[in-house]
Amino acid sequence: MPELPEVDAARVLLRRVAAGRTISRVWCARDPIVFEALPPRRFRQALLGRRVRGVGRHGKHLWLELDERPWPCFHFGMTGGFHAPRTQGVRLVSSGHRTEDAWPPRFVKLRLTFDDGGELAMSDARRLGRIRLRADPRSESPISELGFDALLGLPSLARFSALLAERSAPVKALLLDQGPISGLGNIYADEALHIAGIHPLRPGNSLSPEDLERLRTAVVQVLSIAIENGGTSLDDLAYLLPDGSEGENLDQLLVYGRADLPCGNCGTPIERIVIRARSSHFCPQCQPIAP
DNA sequence: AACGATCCCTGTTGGC
DNA sequence: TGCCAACAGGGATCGT
Repeated sequence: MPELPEVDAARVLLRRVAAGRTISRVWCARDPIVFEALPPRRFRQALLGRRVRGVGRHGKHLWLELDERPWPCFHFGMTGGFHAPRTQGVRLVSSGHRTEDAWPPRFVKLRLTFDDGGELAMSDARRLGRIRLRADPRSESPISELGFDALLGLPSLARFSALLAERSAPVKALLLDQGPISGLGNIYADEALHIAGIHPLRPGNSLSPEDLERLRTAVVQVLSIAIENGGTSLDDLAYLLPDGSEGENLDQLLVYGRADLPCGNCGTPIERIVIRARSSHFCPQCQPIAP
């Protein structure tokens, strides 16, 4: 699943390939779902001939900052991701095709060519991703409705605590809700709760100040380590580092996808339950439901 | 307003 | 070997 670390890997790729270049060619798939019924002509017109000044990210959202507005905004959903041809010495792949070198990639939704010959493509097999145009991404929906960025913008402990401690929903659901804090997905939410020793079903308002402090620390730790490791590769998702190697964070996962396997801390079998139609993995010994 | 359930979407997987 | 239901989950939407 593309979560904050994987989206950040894409940000680095986009910066390397696109920043400072001028967009010389734009190709759009006919996909009214991914493009939210935005006419391909309008999208092409907004990008063609524009110079890329920079790349922005907030939570799991990504956008290109152009010399004129509006700007293209990207969300990966479950299977979206950016690709660059291997000939450029850089490549980032998602959507289960890490062994494929095909260009353009399967399920391609967007292709950009730059004045220096560089290319980028965005693909999305299951069409849960979105490509939009926004005059000012940060101040418009959906990015304006996001909470603090889970890595760069995480608020003070007091503010962080207030966001969670005033809610009665399970803490796992609160971490997945992008409203208070944005960037965590199912994998890193489970990992952070494990590191903090908090049961995913515990209501937000049942967390002690100590719980909240450990959770805040764990969120930063989990995301930082994942970014260092180039994101997480799963069976059907692979995020490749700029040099083409696979993300190696999968080996670091402590609970996600490890149902019935022994906890690394205590040996107790990891349990898997469903919260808000999402799988949740935790160690019943290290993450007790009762304090 | 907050919460929980349901739906969207489709490649992949696993059982028969 | 082939078929097909089940599964995955980020986010939107709807009912309570």
